[in-house]
Amino acid sequence: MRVRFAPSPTGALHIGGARTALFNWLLARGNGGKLVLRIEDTDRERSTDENVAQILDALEWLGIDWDEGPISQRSLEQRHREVLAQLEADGLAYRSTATGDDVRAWKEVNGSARGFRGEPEAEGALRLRVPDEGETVVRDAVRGEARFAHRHLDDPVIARADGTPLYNLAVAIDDLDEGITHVVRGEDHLSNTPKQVLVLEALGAEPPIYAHLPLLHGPDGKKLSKRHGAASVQELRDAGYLPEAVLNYIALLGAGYDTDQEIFTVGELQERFDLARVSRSPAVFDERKLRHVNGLYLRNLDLPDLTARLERFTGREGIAQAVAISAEKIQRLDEFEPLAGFLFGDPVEDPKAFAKVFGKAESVEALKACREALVAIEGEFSQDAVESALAPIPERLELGAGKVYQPLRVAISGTTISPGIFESVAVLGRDLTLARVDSTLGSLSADGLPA
RNA sequence: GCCGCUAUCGUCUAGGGGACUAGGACGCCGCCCUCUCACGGCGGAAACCGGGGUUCGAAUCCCCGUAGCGGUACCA
Repeated sequence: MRVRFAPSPTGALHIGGARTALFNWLLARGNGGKLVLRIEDTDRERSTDENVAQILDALEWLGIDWDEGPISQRSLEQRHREVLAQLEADGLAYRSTATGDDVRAWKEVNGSARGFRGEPEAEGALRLRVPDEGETVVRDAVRGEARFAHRHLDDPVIARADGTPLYNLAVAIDDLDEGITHVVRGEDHLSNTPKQVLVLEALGAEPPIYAHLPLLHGPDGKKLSKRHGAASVQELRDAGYLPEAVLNYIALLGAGYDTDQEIFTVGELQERFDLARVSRSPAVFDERKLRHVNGLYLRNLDLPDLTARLERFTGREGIAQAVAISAEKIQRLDEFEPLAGFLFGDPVEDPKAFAKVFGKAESVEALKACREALVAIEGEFSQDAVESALAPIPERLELGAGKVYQPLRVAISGTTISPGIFESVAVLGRDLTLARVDSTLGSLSADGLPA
């Protein structure tokens, strides 16, 4: 089994492209096959090196590797020219100067359901001669058979007038030369496939098994794009998603593996992946579910691992303690700093939280009581010590725990959301905690209003 | 227009003639847990596109319609 993944080098790896890559990879890895990476760069306008580098980078991040390539179609130009010459010599292809407009005009006369047939000329682009009778059947592992009657098919252009090959020729030759057995790609290629099969047949070759994946849509049912938020793997990475979570979620999109399990290791995925189980209808990329899956993976990471990833993500060091007390509260890496940044930086500016929590005398009283209790701690300013000191306060003041701890939370963090209060105080340390409490107290009058 | 593909809760899906009172997950709603936020637990609302067949029996098979998507380039 030889599987071909061939992205077009447009830069960022689209999530749909990532899923195609993943399915190719799972297919190859799960069956002891080889994954061949091609670059579809027969477009003459596009510069590719930087774009290819980005795609490779995204694949690496996801942990998707390949056995051969990446090979550029452009590097195969000599071979393409030979095949072109042979097809023309055999009378299976002919030169034509007919343009798109000419084809449309021809259909005006012959009927729009009738495929264009041209007359051989001395120059122009090379068109493949499609038989008038019969049909080309695309054998598709996820859809069954798609049948295309020849009389509906236009004679496809397979090379430009300057002799450079077009996509439909290049891929077909490459699949043949590389002995590709499986081509997994997006559904947008299904209509191209009969052209490629026709090229293969003109060359006397057997077409590979195709599998056309349903496209990915945004929440509005339209093709997934940047305006839906993250649309590329790179954007997902920057948003703080974990590669293994992205991989797992994408594998779920448009395919079913089990009735009561959604979290799979890569090994399980490879073992269970089956083209026949891939869905045939388009799937909507739901970032909320990705987020959920990501949270599962995140909470499953051991502390050193999570810390290392957060250090890389935030560019900070020495955040181990802050990570330890925040780990169970975040679902994405980017949520760490807003939640715990006050532990190694300034408190958050959140006047609304301030106004909400302080506004009454009892809050100030509670904060003062907390201060006294913390000052009284002798020895290590540990979480246990902090908790022992603060725990009796609610009962003593006859206030709910929230009434006591929220003022302290706001004082040290600047906002109403943080890791657990005892942990936070202990990690912040005696000096900083007291300094922030005092600063807060100093800015308030006795009734809790801004002084 | 023409060619092709597709159609189960809002979303991802299970289902491949009787096991369906249509299952799970995300999201949503309610309750519980609780120092905030998350997590977790319990409960709830929520779907077979429409119409014809085939069959003793259809979410499952066939046809038609409708809708969505893709293609219709000397792009990929």
